[in-house]
Amino acid sequence: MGRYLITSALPYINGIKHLGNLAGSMLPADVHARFRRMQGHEVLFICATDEHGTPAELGALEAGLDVRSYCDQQHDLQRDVCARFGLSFDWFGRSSSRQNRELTQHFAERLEEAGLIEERTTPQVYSIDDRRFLPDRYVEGTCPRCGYESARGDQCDNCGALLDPVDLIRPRSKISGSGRLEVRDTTHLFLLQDRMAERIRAWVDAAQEWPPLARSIAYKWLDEGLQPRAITRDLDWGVPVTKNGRPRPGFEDKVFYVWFDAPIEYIAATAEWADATGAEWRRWWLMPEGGDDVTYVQFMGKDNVAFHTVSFPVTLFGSGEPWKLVDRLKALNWVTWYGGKFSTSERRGVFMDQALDLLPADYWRWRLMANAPENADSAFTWSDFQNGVNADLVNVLGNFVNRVVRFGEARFESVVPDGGTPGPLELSLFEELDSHLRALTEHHDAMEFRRAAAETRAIWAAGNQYLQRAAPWSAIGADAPAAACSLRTALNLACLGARVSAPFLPYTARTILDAFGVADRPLRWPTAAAAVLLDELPRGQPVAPLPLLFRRIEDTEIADWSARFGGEE
RNA sequence: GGGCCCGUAGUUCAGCUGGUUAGAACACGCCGCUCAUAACGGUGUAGUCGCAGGUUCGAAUCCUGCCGGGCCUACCA
Repeated sequence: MGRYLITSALPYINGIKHLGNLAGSMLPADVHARFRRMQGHEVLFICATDEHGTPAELGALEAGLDVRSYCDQQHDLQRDVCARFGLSFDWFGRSSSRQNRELTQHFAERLEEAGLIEERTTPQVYSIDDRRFLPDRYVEGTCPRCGYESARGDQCDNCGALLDPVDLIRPRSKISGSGRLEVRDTTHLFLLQDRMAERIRAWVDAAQEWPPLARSIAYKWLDEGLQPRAITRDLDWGVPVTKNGRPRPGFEDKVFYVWFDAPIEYIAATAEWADATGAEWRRWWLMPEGGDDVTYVQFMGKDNVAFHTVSFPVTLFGSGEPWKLVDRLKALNWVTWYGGKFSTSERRGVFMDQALDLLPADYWRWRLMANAPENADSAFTWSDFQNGVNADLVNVLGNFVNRVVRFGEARFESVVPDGGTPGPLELSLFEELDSHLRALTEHHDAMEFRRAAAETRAIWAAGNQYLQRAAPWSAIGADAPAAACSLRTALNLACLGARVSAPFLPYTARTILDAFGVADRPLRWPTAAAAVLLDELPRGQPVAPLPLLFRRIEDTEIADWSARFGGEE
């Protein structure tokens, strides 16, 4: 058995994430982690909140809290909603942890020893009334090209022009609206990424199995030439800048840039986990200490690819230490919301907590993964969601399990019946399932979620198909043993359908398997031949009554939700 | 501006390195079943594969141009 280190891109601390964030990284990572655990691999699934940066400071300000308390509160909210969504992190850490502070400082100092750090002084917009430096996009003004009045300092949303904050006409702070801005010189640490370009390129060249999206983004950056990149900021909230373990002179009021410390949190969160559980984290992250037999899989949205394929590897390689780098990388596109993006800041779309108020996690998990944005952005619409849930979960899986159980109650006293032997119908079912199982395992292995979902569904559908052909309700009068064999096979098939659905539908799978008295925890991924799998339940074993697994989503609900959340006018 | 991706049945999508009548799911029609949440099964209708050229014995598949949509472009994370 192998060892899998799985990370999901870190959700930013501000606010509970929307379904787009969930579908783009945390959820596919969870499905994969569950699959690998079921296969019996040793899995460490890591996520964390990304807590530093300007938005966190501003969020705290708005909430009337100090930044630490604000992050404490937001972290707890996110951890709770992730847990309720069934995201099975082995550890959900915080980039503001002591461990991350220490590792971030460690990396920076190592990079400096390697000659990859340089102090540079650059002009930066300073807001006198906000008493802070402003990131480019926190400066607003009139676009010099098209005259749009709310252009941001980095780009005009109206005409698309790439801007510098000083280009803006009548610039003002996006935070306070104040126009009292000035340009001040400020000194920052720059990471000389350009010196690592060849190393990174060779590494990307070798990463043949990355998805095209990831490779093309990485190559684009490399082809344009890696630039030295500022890795510190003029902020209060973040990892303090040190030199030889002491506050770095001239940097007392500065911290590391959030994008420098955030990926390091993957490692630090592992250290948090280790400290909390008494485990050892180096065997996951340092090549000589066990990392060389770890398969490291990263999940992220497409916006994050450059940081994972270029920036973070520069940090790791540049340290000169034998850190583990990503082996397999899954980059997803966006789930879109009625022609636009989900937006946390504008509260556009459905958020994880709201989703759970409407329906249990498995409904969302299924639809988001069956329609995962793998090759392109995929649209979330209420009617799609309704249709997908009703057709797949209610009609196919829920109905199949229900009719099998109910028939067993009516005719076999809710016991796995003995008697009868498989005939031609069963043999052809075995053959079909062997092929489905092979394909399904391959799709999970390749992290192709839509295909895996479609194959999972095909297994459920095979159940309804089989039942219809076997028609034990007709056979039972004339040939009781044949009916017994049919029901036994169908009961086992319901179990199998539940088992293979577990990565997508962890709650439902457990509910079904508990009712059938299946005891293995954690669940095993089926590897045996279908002929064996469909006769696993001990004959005579009782089957507990099962309530309906899924309820139909009604048109009236869709109308109501559309009105409440927008979209589908 | 530069780069990348996408445009295939009403809808969401498969179609790898070009090769018999272009596939699936959903929706829709018809038939069947009654164990089941009017769910299930069978079957059928449905596509000039964005447009225009080109290469080829042969292109949805390769090349060029155009149209339409999306994404990335380094100080939001």
